[in-house]
Amino acid sequence: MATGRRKTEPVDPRDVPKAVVNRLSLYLRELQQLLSGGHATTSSSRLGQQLGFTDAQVRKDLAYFGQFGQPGVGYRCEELIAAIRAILGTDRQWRVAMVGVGNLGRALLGYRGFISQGFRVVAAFDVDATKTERVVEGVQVYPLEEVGRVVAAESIELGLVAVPASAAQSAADRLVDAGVSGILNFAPVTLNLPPEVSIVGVDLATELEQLCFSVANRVERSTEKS
Amino acid sequence: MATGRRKTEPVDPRDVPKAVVNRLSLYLRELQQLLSGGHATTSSSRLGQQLGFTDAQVRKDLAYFGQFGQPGVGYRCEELIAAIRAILGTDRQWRVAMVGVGNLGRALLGYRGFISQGFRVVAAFDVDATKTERVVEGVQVYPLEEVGRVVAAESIELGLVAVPASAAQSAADRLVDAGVSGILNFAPVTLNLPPEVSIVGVDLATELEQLCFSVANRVERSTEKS
DNA sequence: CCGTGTGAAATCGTTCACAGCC
DNA sequence: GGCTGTGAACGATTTCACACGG
Repeated sequence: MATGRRKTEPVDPRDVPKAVVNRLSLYLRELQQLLSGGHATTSSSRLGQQLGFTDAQVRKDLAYFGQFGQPGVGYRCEELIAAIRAILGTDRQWRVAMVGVGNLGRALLGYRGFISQGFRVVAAFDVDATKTERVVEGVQVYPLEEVGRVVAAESIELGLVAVPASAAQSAADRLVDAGVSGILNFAPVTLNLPPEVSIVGVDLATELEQLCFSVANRVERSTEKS
Repeated sequence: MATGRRKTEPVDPRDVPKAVVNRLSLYLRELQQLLSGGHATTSSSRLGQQLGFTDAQVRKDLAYFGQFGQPGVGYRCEELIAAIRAILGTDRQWRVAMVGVGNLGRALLGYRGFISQGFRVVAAFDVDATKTERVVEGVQVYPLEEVGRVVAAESIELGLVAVPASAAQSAADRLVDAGVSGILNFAPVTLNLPPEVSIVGVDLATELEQLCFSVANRVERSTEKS
């Protein structure tokens, strides 16, 4: 009803497969590279080829959300980038808090690529009193007890958990009590949180194990000829 | 032929779904916690509940690889841990190299949880001459040109790429030329490598975007009544 | 009685193939 | 001619339901 030229309605984003949203991020990354490499347009087959997907997959993925291409031409990079950003929700700034300013937390704070993409870390927390009341990588570090106050005061919506496994659940609980809507968890534990809070987990050990499995079970090179 | 009591043969590990292997890592993590919490055995329903999967899913996943439980009893944690380790290939030490000793690379080197799980970082590399010829977090840092020599000399099998996006492809190429079998890539680019090399990518921006999407499209709390 | 292992059924995601448009 | 958008076919994964074992 809003746009009159649409043939099919986009589906409810809530029942888009997780895998599709994942690929959307990859399309975005690739499109940004293409654009800065001087390409103004691309096609589903080119995009797919560079990422290892079929052209049909690329088109189907985008079809969940609307129509973005021109038959006979392809996709205008700039346009599609804006569209994917809007879909993912990264067309605005998200205010983020980091819990845990140890080795990993500090590195993530200093990591270019966070802020560039629409996320701004505006506060950090740690239990260790020797790390608090300081500014690390441009971010003020508060004692853990202040999560409630600061999250509210700074309108923080997302939390990053980079504490040891044993402290992760209680850190996450604090963030949730303070009102964040989503948590990116780097600790190697499964968090138990109310269903209205979104969780994404990144476990380095797990990733290494996946790699390991695939290396250990890869086709032996001497078995294959050509 | 090895064990006589098996009803069905495990399938070729190469055609186990990727998602199954991912969950295997989670089972392992949970089992280790259970064990260190004093639980000697568990069941598919308990394991599933703690991770958010169904009991049938847990049993089906394990069934790809053999039979590990006892009807009426469940799974002996210690036994299942050993079995999963063997499946993943982490029942032995893997020798690993880190390329890129910037913010992220240094943090990962110092990150407990890598070495504990059967991986040992035995060398690091960087282009920046001010960072080389030193020992960082207990690991010798070499100039990038020495990848070939050191990977061979140290029998390194896996490479971690923690360099900026623009340097990632050439860093990966060097590792592959030197003979590594798998690469864990932290740079936000898709690597183009020969198919016999396994690749796992971890992109922080991508993970944040997934979180973002799920938060932006979660059920509005005020919309729902009961 | 509880819990595993596993075919069969149901669900979900991907690929095919082609109509329509530039 | 090339490329998108999309229903239909296909393939893969998840869930169901139950026989069998401790």
